Amino acid sequence: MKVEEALQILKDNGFKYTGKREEMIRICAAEKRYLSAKDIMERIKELYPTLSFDTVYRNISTFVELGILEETELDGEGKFRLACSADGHHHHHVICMECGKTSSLPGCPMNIMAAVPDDFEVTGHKFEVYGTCKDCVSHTN
Amino acid sequence: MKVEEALQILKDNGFKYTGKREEMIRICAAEKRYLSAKDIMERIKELYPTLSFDTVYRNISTFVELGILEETELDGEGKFRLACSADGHHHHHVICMECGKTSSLPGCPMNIMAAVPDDFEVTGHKFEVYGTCKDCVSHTN
DNA sequence: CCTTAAATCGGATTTGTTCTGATTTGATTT
DNA sequence: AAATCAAATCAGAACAAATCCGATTTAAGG
Repeated sequence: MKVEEALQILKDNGFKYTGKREEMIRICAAEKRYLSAKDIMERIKELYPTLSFDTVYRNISTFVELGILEETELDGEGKFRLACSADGHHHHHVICMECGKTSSLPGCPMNIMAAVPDDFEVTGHKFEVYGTCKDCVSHTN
Repeated sequence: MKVEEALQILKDNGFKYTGKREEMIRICAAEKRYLSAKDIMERIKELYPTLSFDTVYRNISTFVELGILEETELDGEGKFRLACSADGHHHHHVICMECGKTSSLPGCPMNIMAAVPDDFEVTGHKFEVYGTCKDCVSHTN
């Protein structure tokens, strides 16, 4: 997803344009990486030093609801990245536990796994591979 | 895993036997279901009405470290169940988002997925299917 | 028993997140 | 361009899950 697309989605859904929202989206678009609310706060401080964390959290929820951001939960913290599954085909990620960097995995195990027990109505699934990316292995940062 | 096994693991690793620990394990062994720390607290209140949540949390961590409990995170909360992957072969679960009930899935997608990008050192993975179990669908409780 | 390290208690603290009420701002209407 | 109004933001309070802390109790081995 691109920044312009995301802004269009906001507009189409009757949300107002604000520089803060655009900047939040830009920050997420800048890296193929899961960011925490805190990460976003840090990065946005340069442009909007007084932005309150309420605004960050509220906008994040809006973005997630609109499918602009994808969410996961690592180490008891919500982490977010610009939606990419929306673009093309549904897929999953390898995620670096150090820095949040992601890389796409081809395909989805739901297609190939044997059927789910029929006493469950499936509403979703999560497949994530965890690891350490090359950068984080070498630098041990 | 059985209660006796779990107690043996504790002993083998130099942890003391306490009735509270045994009861916590019994509670988890009683259901094929993920429980939150709060759930465990509630259930243990019958036998040990004054148990402090510090003890519950600390023991849970110990159990997870020793492989007695398996952990996942749902709705921003840690959830725990008696380890079962340890018993036989590695596998995954369907989890009811209402009540935490689980059912085993055959196999693991890691076996059949194409290779992970080689700029990641894989340290783990998570594959969970979410849904609503028959009971929770019908009762809408 | 005695001793000692481990376990527990109870409450304070921390952390991530959400809520609240007052204020500001973007978009629309006059 | 000014007025209007709902939406967005602010600042801090409130919240929930989890952890930390010093004091007390207890299990296990000598």
